[in-house]
Amino acid sequence: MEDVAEVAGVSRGTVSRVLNGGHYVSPDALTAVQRAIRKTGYVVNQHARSLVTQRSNSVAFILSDPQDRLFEDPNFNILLKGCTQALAERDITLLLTIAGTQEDRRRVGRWVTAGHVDGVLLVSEHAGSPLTDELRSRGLPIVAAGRPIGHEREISYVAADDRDGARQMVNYLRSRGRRRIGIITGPTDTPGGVDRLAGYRDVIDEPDPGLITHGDYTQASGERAMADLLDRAPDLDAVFVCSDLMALGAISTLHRAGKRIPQDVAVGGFDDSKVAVSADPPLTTIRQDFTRVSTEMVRLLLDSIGTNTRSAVILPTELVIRESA
Amino acid sequence: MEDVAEVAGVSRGTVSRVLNGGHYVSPDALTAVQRAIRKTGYVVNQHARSLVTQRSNSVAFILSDPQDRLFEDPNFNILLKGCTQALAERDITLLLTIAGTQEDRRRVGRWVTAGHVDGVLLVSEHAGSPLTDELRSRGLPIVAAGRPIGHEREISYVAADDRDGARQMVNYLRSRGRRRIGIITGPTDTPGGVDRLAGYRDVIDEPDPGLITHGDYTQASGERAMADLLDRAPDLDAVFVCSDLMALGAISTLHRAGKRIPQDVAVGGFDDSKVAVSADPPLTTIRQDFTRVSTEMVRLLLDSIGTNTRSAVILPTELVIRESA
DNA sequence: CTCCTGACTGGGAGCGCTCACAGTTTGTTG
DNA sequence: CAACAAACTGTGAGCGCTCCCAGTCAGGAG
Repeated sequence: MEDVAEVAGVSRGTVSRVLNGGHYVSPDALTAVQRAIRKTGYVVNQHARSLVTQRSNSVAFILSDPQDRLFEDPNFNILLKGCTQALAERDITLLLTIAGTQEDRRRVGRWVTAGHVDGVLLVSEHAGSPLTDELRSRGLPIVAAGRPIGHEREISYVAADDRDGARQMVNYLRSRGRRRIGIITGPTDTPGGVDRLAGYRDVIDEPDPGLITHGDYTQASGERAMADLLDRAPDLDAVFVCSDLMALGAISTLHRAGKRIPQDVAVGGFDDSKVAVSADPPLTTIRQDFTRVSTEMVRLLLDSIGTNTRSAVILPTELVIRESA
Repeated sequence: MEDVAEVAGVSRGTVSRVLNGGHYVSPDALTAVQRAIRKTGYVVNQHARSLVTQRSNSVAFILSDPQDRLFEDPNFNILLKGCTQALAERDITLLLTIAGTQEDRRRVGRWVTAGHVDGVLLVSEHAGSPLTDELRSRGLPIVAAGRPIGHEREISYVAADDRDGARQMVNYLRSRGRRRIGIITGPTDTPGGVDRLAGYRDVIDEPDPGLITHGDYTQASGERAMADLLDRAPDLDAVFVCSDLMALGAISTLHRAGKRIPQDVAVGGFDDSKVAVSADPPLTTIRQDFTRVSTEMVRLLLDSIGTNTRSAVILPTELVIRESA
């Protein structure tokens, strides 16, 4: 930096000012410094800068899932990619962290609060993750993906409108004349599990308990849950499966049971992921835009880093009609 | 740190020594400092440390793919997850970076060489990525995933034995009596595209050009390539598809063409990814262990950060027999 | 007893920045 | 024309560490 200053014929202070927005710098000095920077190939030392500003210009992307299952989830991939890109645009570094085990979480908790990052993007499958409290207690800005059950008033989050999406799907199935509509939910400790079921209940009052069953978002669990449902309610004429991946499983169970889709049983999914299109038949589903979720998360986080505010963003979901229902 | 020193009744220097291995520290001082650290909740400021040591204790994971296609690739996910975990074990931070566009690459090149990271894990689909030269010229330790075509002697890499895997598959197909064996390769500017074809040629001398076609690792390209192959060589009795995802596409084309698998056409894949098991019929394929690749990459990188050595690791591949062949 | 060596300790210097402050110049106002 | 504000510039201090060097102290060799 001293070199740049010398080449440009100014002082360190002026170079620093140029680097930080160029306020209170004369046009002459500005161009001289810019030229000197190019000539010397100078690039700031982020560590030195962080040392004095107490800001690291980086955020952590923390994946806190006991099973590490999320890494196989296409939604997660879109989220990660979206965040990476949104942050890169603002010259902020993304530190990727996995905190699967209890010990991981402790380590990450310490690490994060050591000032290594300015904020946290938290992606965790289950509610009440111990990390949430840990991070919150340090006053570090956090934005969660999905509604953080039990912490809605405490930490910011961005979520798709699960409940409304479910309502849309069930309403649609009803509008097509289906009367015995089953549901395969996600885990009941995830917002997707809870809220989509709530949406189902919003439309169908006093639903037959035999029409409700649970999966864990995996294809295999969809197969099992569908078999279970078929067992308990052989007369069902539609099923709302709360993830596309599970819907794939449900479809194969239905095929095996000799049911035609959608003639005998209509199938609705959730996510509108890649697989929905290539399913057989192509899946009618609810779209949630994870790219949008990621950009909103980044926006929220950067906002709250400056201002320390808290807010929630609920993004709309949309019915996508294909052939399965 | 000064606080810790005071609480422990020693000097900054001694605290620093404890923090960095505890050499030349008396047992009394050691325990006193450790207690003081716990009591004060002290944690080192990585920026200050990096400022003086010129080491950041972090490495960049650079995804350099024009199409961003890799983010949808299950192999890539395993790689990323493996690297994250392997690095976390050694308390090294992983910075995730996407360098899709030319401008991205320029930005990343500058950023990386500014001393933000101690090394680079490079994952790029195509050979001759301009980033490779850029990074290499700065003398930064790099380890690539897959053989970096044209740079084999210059940068370290970890790769599965593509060529041998292909040989195993084609040999197996031959051993089952198949004589008209087609191949759907990956892009010809990727090591997987080149080397697996080479393996095929190793086994089949003077192959019928009509039996060779290319895809781009996507499912859709597998469908197209299979149709193309069926067109040019209606009598083929086996096909080696150079990725499981493409194999899925090939299978659906074969189904549509009324071919039975494996009776009419045997299908072999490559990767042994998740989808191989759930394919219909389950896919005979070549396993490459990406978790192993990632741990080897991390090992190689950390070695070369200290020593500045270069090396290559080729990991064995293995035939996994299921029902499609 | 002197000398040396090795274990250990404290403190100054400095890593490369930003920030606050004092100082200079220019333009504007009463 | 004095007084003042606004635009701009340079410099010292200090962010929290590590490294180096000078020093102390014990124990063993000569």
